[in-house]
Formats: sequence, structure tokens, C-alpha cells
Amino acid sequence: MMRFESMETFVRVVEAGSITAAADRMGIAKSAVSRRLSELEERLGVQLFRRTTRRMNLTGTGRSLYERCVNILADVAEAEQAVSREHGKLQGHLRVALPLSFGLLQLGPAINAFLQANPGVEFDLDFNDRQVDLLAEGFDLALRIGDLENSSLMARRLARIRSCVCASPEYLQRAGTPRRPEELAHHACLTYSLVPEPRVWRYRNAAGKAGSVRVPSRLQANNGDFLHRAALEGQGIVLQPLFIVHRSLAEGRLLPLLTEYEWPATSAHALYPHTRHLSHRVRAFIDFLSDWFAEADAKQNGMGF
Amino acid sequence: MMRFESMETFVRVVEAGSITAAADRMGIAKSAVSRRLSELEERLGVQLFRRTTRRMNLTGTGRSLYERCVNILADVAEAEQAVSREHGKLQGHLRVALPLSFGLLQLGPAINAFLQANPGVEFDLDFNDRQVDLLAEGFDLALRIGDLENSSLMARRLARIRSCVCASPEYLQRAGTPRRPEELAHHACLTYSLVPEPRVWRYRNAAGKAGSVRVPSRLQANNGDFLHRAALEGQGIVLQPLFIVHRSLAEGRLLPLLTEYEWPATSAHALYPHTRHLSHRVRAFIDFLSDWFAEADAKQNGMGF
DNA sequence: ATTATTGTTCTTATTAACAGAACAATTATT
DNA sequence: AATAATTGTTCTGTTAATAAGAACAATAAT
Repeated sequence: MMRFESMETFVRVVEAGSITAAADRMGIAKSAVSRRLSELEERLGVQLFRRTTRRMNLTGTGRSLYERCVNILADVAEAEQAVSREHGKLQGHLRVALPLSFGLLQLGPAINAFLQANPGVEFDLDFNDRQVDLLAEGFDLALRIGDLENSSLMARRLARIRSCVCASPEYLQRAGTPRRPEELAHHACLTYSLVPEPRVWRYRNAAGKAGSVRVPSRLQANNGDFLHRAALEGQGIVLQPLFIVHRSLAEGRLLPLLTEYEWPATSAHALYPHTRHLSHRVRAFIDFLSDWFAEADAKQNGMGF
Repeated sequence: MMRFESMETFVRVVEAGSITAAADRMGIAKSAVSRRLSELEERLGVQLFRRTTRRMNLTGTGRSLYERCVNILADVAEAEQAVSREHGKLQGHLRVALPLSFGLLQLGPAINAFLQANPGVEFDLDFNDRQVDLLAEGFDLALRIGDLENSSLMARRLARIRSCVCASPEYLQRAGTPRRPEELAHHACLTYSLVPEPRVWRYRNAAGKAGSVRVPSRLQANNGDFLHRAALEGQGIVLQPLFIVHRSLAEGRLLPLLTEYEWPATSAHALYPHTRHLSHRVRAFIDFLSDWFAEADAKQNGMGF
């Protein structure tokens, strides 16, 4: 594969107009420039210059290659600068759409840390569990939980999200503890409306076999935290992500149920428009979140990522 | 500038999932891969991987860099393949718009040569002196003479076109030979309608000073070859590109006039849509034309390029 | 607890790149 | 027209960069 040095040499010879001039500007011997050039030509099996031993003219293919090389070198420089630590201070607005519970609980600390690390950045946060249209509404970035529908957006997976079934000790004492998923059909379940089939709970048993149970629900809501609170008050059994219930579980105010079964796991994603080059601050924020959750994951902090 | 080897190594480590695997696939020692990687990280001042001495995970910035690098490497490969001699046989249609006289006289031989060199290529030629809309009418390429208006099209200069003033010996004997541009005002001039001011002929004297003369015209046409023939028959004086009249000049059937003055020079351009990557055959044809005219130029063949 | 695997580091050996001069070819100058 | 100056190429000795290979430390798997 063609090397950047060859490409850069070629470009600079074209721009300087001669090998000698290019060598001078680059501060190397002209013999080296000459050698790189003939090496490149031999590599490609193509003549790049029409030489008259005194003057050099680009051939047609030479001109084509030049145009491509200029673009490529610019891309390389941009990539380097974008990623390099010395990219200068970030500044500007970040308009972010994010889901309510996950946003408040998990993204809150991350956003605070990012704010602190980048004094020039301002956030405009839109907490909302409906799916916003990034492009139409001018968001830089959306954070979403769940499976991604097909779209023109780019996605970066940030965190894995595990869910669990749980209920308060009080409720279990009153209504009994289900030992098998099917028994959920005779319990008061608290269901979350923003999933395709709120009243169908899917799982896998220890052997990996998938199953599902249709649960009765007298209380359904589009807010996980509300359901969590309802469960704490003994209203019934919830199936919710760990990041919502882990604290109550740790404190014993909720008890995990049917733990031999795997309950739906999903992911949190950052979605952003598919432009050829992301703006500095958007990219930096996505990278930051990616690192943030990866580190949280590494710590195995029991929050279920 | 980032080394090419560093970049490729980085990408292959990401894709292989580990340094050892990448080293195996590349057929080099893993120590070399490791070194290239840490070199790259140090260069950028950024951590690309989250290392656990046993497993490697991309950091956020690492992921961003990876995405850019993949694109860049693809661009490089494409550039190389596009330009390399071993690009395989060209094939497909080329829909080209080209001006009448220049097309017939100058492009004809070039197109024939290209056809012969590329058996898989087919041409669809549209000879027309009006300015066609490339994009709307689905042309791959337009060849034009004259100054370019601003447009979204890309242009490649193919040839320089010089013009001269001339008339038949018969006419000159009858009407006299003008010695100064102003005298043209009392001659029968044959004017070309497809220029902004057909009856105003502009020139430069030996000192480089610009002037113009308004010429009378009883015969005006939008076809240079027709005017050329009219001049041959003694109808008057023409100002036409050399590629139209050079043969008659060489044969003495037309005599050049006012040769101490410079008459308008212009260029022939290839115009093509501004897509990120030109199709193989379009690019190859443009390169071919570029070389064709450059070589004709080098031969100094007196055709006035 | 042991084994195998992974990434890093170090030293040696090899390879590739460069500088410098000599040369051939061509344009500018006188 | 002849000379001088400039340009690109080629060659060789030298220098710097790079890889290989082994040893080591750390971690996951058995």
C-alpha cells in the first residue's frame, strides 16, 4: 500500500513545481525526493510526470492522483488533530436528547464530569422518552435505550443494560414468591408502556431456552422510576433495568425474583447524524461517554452494565 | 504526519482484536506491533486502548480514530487502484457533450485512439455548441472552449487555444491588407455569434497594451468552420482559433494578418460533475485527453495549443 | 494453584533511507 | 552560437530506523 511519505512528497513536488524546490522546502536532499518519486511511479506502474529533464509536468493520471492525495492527506491531518490531545479547548453548545430515567440516573454524573472538564461547553438537555427526530429537531446527539430501528443515524454502543424482576418484601409476604415465570400470570405486575408488548415478559432459562409469559397489569406507566416507587410501596412486581432498581436491591427494600432466569438485556446507544466529519465537541462527548461507561463496566460496580 | 504503517497496524489490531493476532496476520513479530502502537499513542498523546494486559478494548477516542482510519485506508486503496495500471479493462458508456468544430477536428483523433485502446468503452457523443446542463441531461463529461462561468462543476484544462486573424489572398488583393487593427473597421469581417460581443475584436499590441475594434459584419454564424470556408472563398476576414484555420494557413490558402498583435487566447476544458470519486472510465478518459493534448503541445506541432 | 496466553521491554541484527557528489540533459544568458 | 547555470537522476558510503527474538510480568483459563 502506498505510504503517506510518498504521497506527501508527491504532493509537495507538484505544489513546488520541481523536485529541487520541493526538496529545499522539505529540508532533505533532492536525491531522496527523486528516489521517492520514482519509487512511487514504479509501485503504481504509471508515469506521474512528463519529464523534460528541466521541467516537470503532471500527466493526466498524475493530476488525478494529486487530487486524491491532497484529500487523503487532509483527512489524515484532520484525524490526527481531532484525536490528538492538543486539540485545544472545546467550546460551543451540545443539544442532547436523552431518556428520562437513564438520563437522570446514569448520564447525570457523566455530564457533570464532562462539564467540569470542559468549561467552554454548554449543554441543552432534552429529557424525553419519546423518540425524537434528531435531524428535524436539530439535536447533535440522542441517547437511547433499547434496540435500534433502522435509520440513517450512526450509533455507538455505550453500555449494556440488564434488567431484573423484583418486588418488595411486603408484597411477596402477602402474595407469595413466584418460583417459575409462569406464576407471574397470577401476580400484580407493574408494566412499562414504552416497549412493544408491555404485558408480555420474555426470558431465558438456565439452559438458554427462550420463553414468555403474559402478565396481568393494573398499573402501567411510561416512567420506570414511577413503577419502581410503586413496587417499593408493595404495589406489585416490576421488570426494570438494574440501573433503576439496583439501589433498592442493595438496600433490601426490593428482592430479586426468578434470578435463575435471564431477563431482557439491551443497550444504551449514542445516536448521531451521519455526517462525514463529526464536530469536535460532539465527537469528544461521545468518546467521553464511551470511556465513562467502559470504566464503570470495568469496575464491575454491580449496576448491571 | 502520522506514519502510514502506524495507522494500518492500529486498524489491524482493532480488527484482529489483539496484538498477537494482528502480528500473526501481518506476518511480523508482535513486539513490532506493540511498539508501533505505543509509538502512535505517544505521538497523539492519547490512549487508544484500555489495556488489561490480557484483553484490549478501544477507548472512545480510539474508536473515533479507528473509524477515520478505516475511511482513509479505503481512500488510499481506492486511489491506488484507480491510478494503477492494473485497474483492469475499462468498460461502459461515456456520454460526452462537445463543441462542434473543436470536437470534430481535435477530439476526433483522440476519441478514436481511446476507443482503440479500450475495447470495452462505448461513446455517446453529443456535438453541440450550446452549453448543455451536465447534471440535468446526464452527461458524464462536457468539453468546452472558452472561459468558464462559475458552476458546481470541476474543470480540467486540456489545451490552450490561440486564435488568429486571416483572409484569403484573393480577398486581400481586392480589398487591401490591413496593417493596423483599426483598419479592420473598413473590411468585410466574418463574425462568430457564440461569443459575448461578436463584432468586437480584442487584441494586445507588442507592448502588451489591450485594444479593441468594432468590425462590420454582413455574415455572422454560430459555426466556425462555416466562417472558415467563407473566408476561403474570399468573403472576408475571420478571427478564428488556429485549430480551425491552421491547415489553410499552412497551405497558403489563407494569409495571417496583423501577426504582431496577440489575438484572444482561450482554453479547452473538460468539465465533469463534482462527485467525491469519479467513475473509472470518466477519470481515465479525462486523463487520456490531458495527456493527449499535453503531448501534442510538446510536439509544438503548430496547431496553436 | 497451575498453565497458557497476552502485551511489554530489551538487545542485537537487519533493513531501509538519506546525504553528498558526480553526471547527463536542457534552458538561459552572453 | 557558445557558455554557464540549473535540473533530475544515479551511485555509494553512512546513518538511522525497524524488526526479530527472547525474557518478563500480568492475567485469564483450567
